[in-house]
Amino acid sequence: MAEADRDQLMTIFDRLFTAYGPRHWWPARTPYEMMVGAILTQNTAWTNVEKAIRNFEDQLSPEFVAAVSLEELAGIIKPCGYFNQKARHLKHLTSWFEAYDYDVSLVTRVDEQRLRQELLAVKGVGPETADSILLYALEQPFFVIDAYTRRLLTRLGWEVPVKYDQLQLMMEASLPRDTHLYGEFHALIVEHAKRHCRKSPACLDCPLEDLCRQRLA
DNA sequence: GCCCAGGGAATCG
DNA sequence: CGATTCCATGGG
Repeated sequence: MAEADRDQLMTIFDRLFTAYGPRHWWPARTPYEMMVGAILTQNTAWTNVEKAIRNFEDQLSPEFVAAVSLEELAGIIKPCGYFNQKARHLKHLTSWFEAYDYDVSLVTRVDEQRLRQELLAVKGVGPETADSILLYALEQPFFVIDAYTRRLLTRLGWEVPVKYDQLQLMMEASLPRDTHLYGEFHALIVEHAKRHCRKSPACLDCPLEDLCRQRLA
């Protein structure tokens, strides 16, 4: 059955890639900016994150975030919502990064499973954010699970585990362990969700229409 | 005015 | 453990 899962997943990947093309994720100039974006985008529209990042005005660096006051930081990221919490979370994440001298090449020397545990220990970093950082900033093969992934698999008629780690395990067991594939796949799922099936049941030109067993979720 | 967006922590049973 | 509740802005 794992083989059938793999075939269907690769079919979906091919359909989405053909429909939407390479996504060039994550949209960020540096790995640190990517990490910041991962915190800021939590339960928040990306357009608001762009406004928040723009407010840094070329000052977005770990040194700046470490030095700036909590109040000022909250003011800068205001457009992305939850700014008081997220300001604290950015400080915590930056403290973690500081232990590696703000150097990604030093971070990636550490065992990847240990890195995941370290990230999960940072306040404001849950499984999805940790895996996003691992995948897109640190280029480690962790498949990112989100609400869109769950909805897509549910529509395909899959039995989707409730627990994050269990679903991630299922996906990683069904796919070749490939950082680029994971990154492209997750980005395609998000792109697909933005374009289709957000509202029921009108799914015009949906590249997965014939595969859906459930109309909506 | 209502709904939701690329979640996660704190609290409570 | 699972289930609530809170966090907050901007666009449709």
